[in-house]
Amino acid sequence: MTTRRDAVHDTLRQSEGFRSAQDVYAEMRLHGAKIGLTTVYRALQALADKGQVDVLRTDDGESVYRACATDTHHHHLVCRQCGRTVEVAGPAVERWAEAVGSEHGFTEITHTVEVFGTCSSCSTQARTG
Amino acid sequence: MTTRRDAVHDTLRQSEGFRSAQDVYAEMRLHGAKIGLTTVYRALQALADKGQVDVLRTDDGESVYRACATDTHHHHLVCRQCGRTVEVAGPAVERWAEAVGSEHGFTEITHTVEVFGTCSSCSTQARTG
DNA sequence: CCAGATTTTGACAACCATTTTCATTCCGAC
DNA sequence: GTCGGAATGAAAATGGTTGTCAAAATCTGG
Repeated sequence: MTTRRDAVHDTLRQSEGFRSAQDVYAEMRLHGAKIGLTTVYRALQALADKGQVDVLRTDDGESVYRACATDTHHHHLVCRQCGRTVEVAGPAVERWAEAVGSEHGFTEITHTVEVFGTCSSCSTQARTG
Repeated sequence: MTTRRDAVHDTLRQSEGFRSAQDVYAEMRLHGAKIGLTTVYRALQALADKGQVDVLRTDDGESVYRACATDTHHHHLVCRQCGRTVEVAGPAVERWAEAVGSEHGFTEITHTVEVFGTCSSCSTQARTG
């Protein structure tokens, strides 16, 4: 039965940005879903393992998840105010990482790249308010 | 009294790669240092705030620290076997991050970039052993 | 439809890195 | 010497995450 997992996945899809397991749990409960925290964690892990959601770590060590549109390799441009996230491709970065790695004799190169900023709406609000 | 902080900094400098607070603490105790875990955490935070050590998060959420040679902005190429770390500059990546950000109307762009791989010694050992 | 095997679920407890608390120690100022 | 503020560290608290285990749901063959 993947009903719960689907429900978690759906909840995640309704969000613009990255959400923590606790967030997802709270939101599902708010919407009347009958689900336990443990199950949310398990569903999230399962989805992450299957590559159906992306995971990253907040500065304070919390794992946050996001259901991304593309299932191909990509990176994220995240607004540090509202969390709005844009998926970006970066062929240049991929090549750079490979080059840097082999240059120093490293093999099996992987990399993590995340870009943070303040999105236009948030910077407008900041100016206005 | 920055004696403790210096001691922590020194311990970090003697390490090739990134070390966790607990690692640093254990190492210092091994070498006979009389210091508490709390102080190690505080020293590490202070050093990180001052930009004298670099911090990053392990996959399992642990904070790891490293005393880097350059105090200018740089990234890391980390061996996922032995932890050996090479500091790398990446002007191309800096430009790319800026471009991606402004392209989507984001301002105050920052980024995190880490490259992981298997270093030559470790891959040799893997073949040999 | 039923009994038994298997999987999923979730309340609760355990974990563990990190932080907070707070009493003590240290050190310079006077 | 001693007053005051900063540093220290043992112990307790915090909080996200994971493990436990029994109950519930689902599947299986009869």
